[in-house]
Amino acid sequence: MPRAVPPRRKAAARQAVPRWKRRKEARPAEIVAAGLELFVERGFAATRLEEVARRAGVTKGTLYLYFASKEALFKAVVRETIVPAIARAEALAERHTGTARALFEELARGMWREHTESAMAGIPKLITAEAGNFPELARFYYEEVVKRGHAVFANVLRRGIANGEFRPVHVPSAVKLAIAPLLHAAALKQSILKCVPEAFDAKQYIDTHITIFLDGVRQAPVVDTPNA
Amino acid sequence: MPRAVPPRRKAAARQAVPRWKRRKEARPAEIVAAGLELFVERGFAATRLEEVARRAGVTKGTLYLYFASKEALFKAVVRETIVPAIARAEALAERHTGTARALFEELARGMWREHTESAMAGIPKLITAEAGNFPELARFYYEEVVKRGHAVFANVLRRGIANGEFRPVHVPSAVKLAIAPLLHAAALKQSILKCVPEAFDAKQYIDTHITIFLDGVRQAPVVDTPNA
Amino acid sequence: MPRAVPPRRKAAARQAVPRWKRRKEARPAEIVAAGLELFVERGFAATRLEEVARRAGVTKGTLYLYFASKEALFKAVVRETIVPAIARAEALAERHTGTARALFEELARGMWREHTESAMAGIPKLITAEAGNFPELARFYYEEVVKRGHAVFANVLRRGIANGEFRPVHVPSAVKLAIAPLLHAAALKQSILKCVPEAFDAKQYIDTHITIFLDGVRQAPVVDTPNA
Amino acid sequence: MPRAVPPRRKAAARQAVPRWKRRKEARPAEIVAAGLELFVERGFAATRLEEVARRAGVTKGTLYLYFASKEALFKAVVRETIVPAIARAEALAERHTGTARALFEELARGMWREHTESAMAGIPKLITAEAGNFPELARFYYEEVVKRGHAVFANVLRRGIANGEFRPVHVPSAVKLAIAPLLHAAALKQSILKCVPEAFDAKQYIDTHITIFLDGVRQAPVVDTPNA
DNA sequence: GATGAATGAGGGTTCATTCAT
DNA sequence: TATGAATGAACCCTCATTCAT
Repeated sequence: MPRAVPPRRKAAARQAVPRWKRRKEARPAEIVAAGLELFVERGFAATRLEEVARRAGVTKGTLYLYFASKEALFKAVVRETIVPAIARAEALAERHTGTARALFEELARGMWREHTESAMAGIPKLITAEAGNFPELARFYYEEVVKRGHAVFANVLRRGIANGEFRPVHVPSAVKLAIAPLLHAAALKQSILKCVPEAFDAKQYIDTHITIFLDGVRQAPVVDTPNA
Repeated sequence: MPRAVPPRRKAAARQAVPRWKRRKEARPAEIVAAGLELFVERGFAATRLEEVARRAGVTKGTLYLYFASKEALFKAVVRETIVPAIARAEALAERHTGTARALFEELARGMWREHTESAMAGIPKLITAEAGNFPELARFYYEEVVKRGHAVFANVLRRGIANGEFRPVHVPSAVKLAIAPLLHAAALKQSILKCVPEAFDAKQYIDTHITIFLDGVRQAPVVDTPNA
Repeated sequence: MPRAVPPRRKAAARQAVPRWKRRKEARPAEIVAAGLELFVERGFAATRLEEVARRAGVTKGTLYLYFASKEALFKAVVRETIVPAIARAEALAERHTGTARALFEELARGMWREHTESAMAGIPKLITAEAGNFPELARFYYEEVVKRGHAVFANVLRRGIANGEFRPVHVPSAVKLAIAPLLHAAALKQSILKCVPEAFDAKQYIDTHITIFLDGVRQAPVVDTPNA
Repeated sequence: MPRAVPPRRKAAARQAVPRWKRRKEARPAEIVAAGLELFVERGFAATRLEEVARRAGVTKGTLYLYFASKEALFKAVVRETIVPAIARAEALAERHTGTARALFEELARGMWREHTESAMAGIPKLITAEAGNFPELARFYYEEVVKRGHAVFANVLRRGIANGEFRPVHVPSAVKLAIAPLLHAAALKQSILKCVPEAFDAKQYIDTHITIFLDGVRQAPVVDTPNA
C-alpha cells in the first residue's frame, strides 16, 4: 500500500508556479504524508525518521526544518489528518434532512468512506495503538473526533426515537454500536487483513451493518409476536 | 521457545519442591504477565525490557534465561495468552444448547467476558498495532483465534437461519458485525478510554448490542407494519 | 564493504574539495589504522570499539557510518592492510635478477622490512590468533599472502637448485624455513618482546638468518671434509 | 581436535580408589585441560566459561570452587601446562653427551615433540596472542621457558663453536633462528593450518631444518671453494 | 533551504561472577 | 562439593538530533 517513494518530481504542474517552488511548498505535506503511512504501518517508536525522509524524497536533516522533533512530526501528522476530516464531517452533518433512518444511512456511509478511502483510514488504529504513549493526543482525538462523531449520531438516534422511527434505546451505547463496526473494520484493513489472504467484502459488510442496525432499533410493530 | 511453565509436576509435588525451585517455575509466567501489560500499554518497540524485568521482579539479565530475545518474549506473550483462551473458547462453544438466539447471547457474553476480564483483554489491540511489524504473528492470531471465533458465530447464525429464528443475512458480514462491537470496545478500554474521563457503561453496551443485533436479524413477523 | 578511501578523485581535486569532505574521505583510513593497532595489541574480542573510535578521533557512532559491525571493521582492517602489501610484494618479486643467492637475500630483506616496518607488522600474529574465530579470514590470508609468498621463495630456491647454487633440498620445507624466522620474530616484536626488557638485535638476526640459511642450502664443495 | 566432551565417567579405574573420588580429584585437571583447548582455539576474551565448564563436564559454578576467576583459570592453565614442560626440558637437557651437532639435533627434536605432541602445543601461540592483555604472564613465560630454552641451545652452540664443530656465529641470533621454525610451525598448526586444506609434512620440515641449520653453522672446510 | 557527516544517549544482549540450596 | 538461577556491569549497535558547509 505504501506509495513507494516517488523518485523525482511528483505530479503535473498545477499552474504557473515554477516547479522548484511548488516542491518547496509541498515539502511539509509530503513529509506528513510519508509520516502517516509509516506511523500507521509500524507505530511511532518503530518508525525511523530516515525512512520517513526517504519516502518524502528528502534527507533526514530536512525534516528538522519543518518539525521540531519526531514527536512534533507525529502530532502534526495526526492533527493535520484529522482536522480536514472534521471539516468534512461537519459539512456532511449539516445536510440532515429526510427521515432519521435515511440520515443514519447517509452518515454511516459517509463515515465509512472517510475511514476507508481518505487519509483518515489509519488514524483510529494509530491513536488506539499510541494512546498509552501519547495520552494528550488521545484526548485531542477524543475531543475533536470521537465526541463530535458521537454527537452527530446521537442526534439522529434521538430524533428517530422522538418521531417514532426508532424505539427507545440506550443512546450512548447505540451510538457506539453504530460506529464500532466501521472503525473496527477500518483498523482491520490497516493491519491483520494485510497479512492474511482473506478477501473482505466491504460493500456487503457496510450494507449488512446498516440493515441489521436499523432493523434492530426500529419501532417494533404493535403485534410483535401475535400468539405469544 | 521458552520452557514457560511446565504444567505437569507443579501442584502435585508442591510441598516437596524447595522454594527457589517453585520460584523458578513461576518465573516465565511472571515475566510473560509483565510483558503483556507493557506491550499492550506501549507497544513492542516502546517497551523497555528493563521495565518488563522490574515489573516481573527480576533483572534484565534474567529475562534471557527464559527468552532468547525481546522478540521471542513478545511472541511468547501473545501465544501463551491466546492458547488458553482458545481452550476456553472451545469449551464454551461445546455447550450449544437451546435456541440460536440464546446461544448467540451466551457466546457474545462469553466473548465479551473473555476480552474484558481475562488476559486476552489487550491482545486484539496489540495484534492490530503490531501486525505490520510481526505479520507472521498476525497470521497466527488470525488462524487460531479469528477464524475459530468466526466459525463458531457463523454456526449459530446459520442454525438460526435454518430454523427460522433469523432471516437470511450475509453470514460472513453478520459474523463480523456481531463481533466487531466487542473487540472494538475492548480495544478502546485498553487505550483511549484510559485517557479520558468518560465513563463507559459496559453492561448497557453489551446488553444493547445483543438486543439490537438479535432484533436486527430476527425473522420479521408476517404482518410487519400492519397499518402501513 | 566500507567505501574505504575511494582512491580516485582524491589527490587531483584536493584544493577544490571542502575541508570536511576531505576529512570524510580520510575517515575510513583513520579508523582502519586505529583498529589495526588495537586488534593487534588486544585481539578482536578484547578490543572495544569505543577505544578504536577514540584513537581515530571520532565517536562510537561514527564507526557505523563506515563499517556495518565490529566484525566488518575487523575484516576490513585485515584486508586493507594486506592488499597493498600484496601489491608491494608483487613489485618486489618482479626484480628477479642476479644469482639465486642474491635474489634470496633481497627477498628475505624485503619481507623482513615489510613485516617489521609497514602496517603488515602485526598481521601474521593477528591472523594466527584469530584463525579459530575467523576461519574464512585465515583462508583469505593464506590464499592471498601465504601461498603467494611461498611461491616466490620456491621459485628462487628451485632456480638456485637448477643452476647448482643450492643443493637439492625439500623445497616446500625449505621455503617455510626461510620465512619462519621472519614471521616469528615479527610476531615476537608485537607481543612478548614488548613485555620484557630484552633488546632484540634485528640487524644481527636477519643477517645471521640469511648467512646460515644460504650456507645451509648451498652446494657443498667436492671435498667436504677432506681429512675425515 | 577438541576432545569433544567425554559425556560421562572418563577412563578405566586406576586402582582401588572409588570412582567418585577420582572424579573429584581429577576435576581441576579436567577443567584446566578444557580451558587450554578453548583458550588456544579462541583466545582468552572469546572463550566462555560456560563452554569450558561444559567441556570439563561440570557447571559454571563449579569452576569457581577451583579457580577464583576467569583470569586465574587462564593463568593456571598456562602455568600448569608450562611447568611440567620445563621439567621435561630440564631432564632432556641433562643428557648432554656426544657432539654438539648430535646434541643440537636431539634438543631440536625434543623441543619439536614437546611443541607438537604435548599439551605445550598451543602455548606459544596463546602467549603471543595474549601478551598485550597479560604482560605479566608473558614475562613469566619468557623467564621460565624462553630464557631457559635459549640458554640450553646457547650452551650447545657455544660448545660447538669452542670445539670447532661450528663456526663463530652470533649466538643470541643463532639460538632464536634454531628455535623460530619450531615455534612458528607449532603456532601455524594450531591456527591457519586448521583452516586450509594444505598438508603439512612435519617430518620433512624438522629434518630439513636440522640439516640446513647445522650445515649453515658448521665450520667450513679449509678449502671452501677450492677452484674459485 | 538542504545536506549528510557526526554525535551520544539509550536499549538489547552477553557473560563473568555470586549465592542460596 | 556441586548446582544453576540470578545478577549487573559492560559492550555492541541504533537512531533522533545537531551543525558546518
